[in-house]
Amino acid sequence: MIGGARVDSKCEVKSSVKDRSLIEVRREQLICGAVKLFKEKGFHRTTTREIAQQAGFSIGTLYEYIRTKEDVLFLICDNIYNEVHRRLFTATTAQGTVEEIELAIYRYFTLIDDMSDEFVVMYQESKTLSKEALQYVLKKEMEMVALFEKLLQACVDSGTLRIGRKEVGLAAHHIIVQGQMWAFRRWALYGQYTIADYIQVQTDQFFRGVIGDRS
Amino acid sequence: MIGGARVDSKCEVKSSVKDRSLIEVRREQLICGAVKLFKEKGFHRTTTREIAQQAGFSIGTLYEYIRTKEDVLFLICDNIYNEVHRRLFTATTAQGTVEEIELAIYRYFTLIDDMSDEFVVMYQESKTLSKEALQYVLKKEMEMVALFEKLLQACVDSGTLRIGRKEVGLAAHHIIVQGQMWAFRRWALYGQYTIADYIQVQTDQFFRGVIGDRS
Amino acid sequence: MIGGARVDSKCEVKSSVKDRSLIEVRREQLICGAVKLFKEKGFHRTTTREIAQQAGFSIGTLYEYIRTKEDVLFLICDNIYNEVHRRLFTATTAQGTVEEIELAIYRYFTLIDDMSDEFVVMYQESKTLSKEALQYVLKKEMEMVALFEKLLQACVDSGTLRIGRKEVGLAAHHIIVQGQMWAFRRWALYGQYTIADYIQVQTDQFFRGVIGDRS
Amino acid sequence: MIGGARVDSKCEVKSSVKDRSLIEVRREQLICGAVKLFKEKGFHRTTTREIAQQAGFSIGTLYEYIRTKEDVLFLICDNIYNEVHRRLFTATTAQGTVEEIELAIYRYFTLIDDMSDEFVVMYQESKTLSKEALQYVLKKEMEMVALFEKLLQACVDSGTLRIGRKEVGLAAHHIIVQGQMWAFRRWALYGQYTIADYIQVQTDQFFRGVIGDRS
DNA sequence: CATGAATGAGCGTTCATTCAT
DNA sequence: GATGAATGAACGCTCATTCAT
Repeated sequence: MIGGARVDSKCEVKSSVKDRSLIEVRREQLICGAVKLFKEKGFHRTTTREIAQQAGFSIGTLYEYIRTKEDVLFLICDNIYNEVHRRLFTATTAQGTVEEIELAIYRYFTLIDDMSDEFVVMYQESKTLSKEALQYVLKKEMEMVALFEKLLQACVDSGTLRIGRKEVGLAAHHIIVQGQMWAFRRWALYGQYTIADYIQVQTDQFFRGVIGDRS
Repeated sequence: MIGGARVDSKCEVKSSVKDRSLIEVRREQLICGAVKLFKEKGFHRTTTREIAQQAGFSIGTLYEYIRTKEDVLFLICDNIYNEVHRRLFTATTAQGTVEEIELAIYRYFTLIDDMSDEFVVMYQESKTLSKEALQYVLKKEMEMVALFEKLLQACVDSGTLRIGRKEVGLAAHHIIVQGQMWAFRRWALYGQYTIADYIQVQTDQFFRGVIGDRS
Repeated sequence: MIGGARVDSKCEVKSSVKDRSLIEVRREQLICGAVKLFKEKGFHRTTTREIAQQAGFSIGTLYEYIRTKEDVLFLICDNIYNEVHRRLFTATTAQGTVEEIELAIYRYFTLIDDMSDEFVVMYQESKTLSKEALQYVLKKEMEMVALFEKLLQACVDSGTLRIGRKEVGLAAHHIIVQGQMWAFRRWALYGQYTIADYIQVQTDQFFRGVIGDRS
Repeated sequence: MIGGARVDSKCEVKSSVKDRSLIEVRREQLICGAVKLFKEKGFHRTTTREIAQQAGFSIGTLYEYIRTKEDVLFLICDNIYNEVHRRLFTATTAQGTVEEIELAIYRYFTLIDDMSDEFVVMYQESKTLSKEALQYVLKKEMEMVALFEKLLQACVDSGTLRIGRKEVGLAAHHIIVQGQMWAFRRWALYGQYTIADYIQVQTDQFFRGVIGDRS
């Protein structure tokens, strides 16, 4: 398993409710409803009343589980990185084979496909977060880049890839951005490609380029 | 020269000032100031009074040159595509050579480097636009994708590239997204790479992939 | 009882407060305060903040009970016609006697005397209403005219009055306008006449004219 | 000729233009355009730009002929009373005959028919006038009432009418209000009655009432 | 005399947040 | 724990008026 520390407790969202399992349930409703609204109208055009209503409780109750509207956005981001951790970091190894990278790409792209609304919302609205929360999100983002850097570097070290140190960093970013592209360009890609197509073509072009030998 | 119709006059922003050249001047001030503010605080956190002040005139004067706050955002987007048209579309040919594509990539990436704040603002806030204005922006975006598709297809037709029809579309999006990446990931890339580095590495990886033969 | 359908529910002003009885209470405060202000300064010179303050709550609370400033004006008009309905339409019969008409005039003029500020505001500002709301008010106005037309026609039918069909309509309008006159010309009439004087003289002149036989 | 002093010079609207005949011309355009706009949208919903445009000159020029927007309203009122003076006061005598009154009613009602938009605007918007200007308008209004009072009183003195002193005042107001009714109730009366019908019926009912002997 | 660009006080309305019940 | 009525700071936008040209 590779890197990725657990959620910093200092970044956790305060709640005045004591029952932990109730918090869990309510926040799941909250995130689910908020993502839908933010995707549709954006963070600023969505009111807290709408968030509460969509989640199925009153405005008063909403504020029992968050302190500010921004907390809702943070919960969404945090939730994403929890999933990233669970499905990507855990059980990813770096022995220096192309197959490892392909698997990681597969997992990452599949995750984005499953949570594409969440990802779109996060990338589109994260600049709204407070400095502190934004830092947390950027750190998580860098950890994802670092994961792919590690996988690529292992391949370089094992001689499987022959790219320079500089290119490793860029290639890692490249993969991350290609993942985002699937979420952000749905309007242009959907209908023409399945996620499976997309993974295959992008992986192929990543390794071999558009004029790479296909023999 | 390739495609890309001129700005639709029906999409132009109304002004109550009659002097055309004065409008030109004022709007340049306006765009310049607004980009700075939107980049820093986002569209919704920026007030119209701040926009006016940054542009160097009063709130009343601001509204002599736009009708709504959204118009400011549209002016920014429109301005970008005017530049795109001037620097990218004009004088780009599609004879089917790799050099043509490299030149177009160079021009596109350089343009983004010059106007990276504008591009970031546009991509981050364009969902705020009205349906009509958004459509206009998406159309312009698709024209850019189509430009690279045309260049790539010409290479496929001439036998220079051997990728399938499906991959052509994806590869075109790919180039566009790589350009955006330079604007959006400055925080991670700047300091490590110059725009020249970036263009070279990305072009290289685009054509030959990370394991492509570099002999 | 004569004509006059109940308030169209579709014309009701929306409120975001759920407690019906609270709405009732707050709107009464609202109408009372707003009439005072509108009478004094007119609709356009009165600000929503002043309305809220006069009613005894904050600007935020005001907008929990109305959607637009125009709603305040509509509430005033609606309130008037509710009273008109309660005090004039209910229990008015049309058997064809002069006494019936005199009673109706008495009730109508007394009502105007009780709510003269409301009536003045309504007639002075109703052109400010939206097309839809104005239509509603005009319909109510026509129902009042129709009430007196019915009473007069009954007298014509019974032979008590000998005026032509055309004159019936005009006479009905005449009564309505004489009522308004009491509200609008207070500055000239008050002090010289009581409402009782006014009713008596106007009724008399209406039936017998200024040269009518008084023997 | 009966009462009605000429325009108080202290109430005249100041203009920075010196050429008197030019002022005359411009103000006529002004009044004509403004009445149209005020009738349609009301004083407050009409902007000074619209007034200038409708009158056929620029906003800057408008302010060469008035000092404030309110002046426009005052000019309209003043213009009305100039006409009233010209067509009603001049050459009206008070010998104590019914024919004199009928002639005055005829002149007054005809005047209102000719200038009904002006009258509607004046009565609907005059409360917007400054205290001083309002006083002037009310004084003019009272002079009109006084005119009819004088005519009526002459008839009482000559024994033609047998109404009390109190009723004289009311009857005078009555005539004035009936005139206004023709302007204000056009929406209900027009199409059913011509101004000739209206004058005849109202004069008749005024003198003889609805049950008066018509033998 | 005529123009119209510039000004900024002031308006109607929204909405995150609180707190008494 | 849950509710929703109350709050008021803050926003986008308008428009009467001025004044340099």
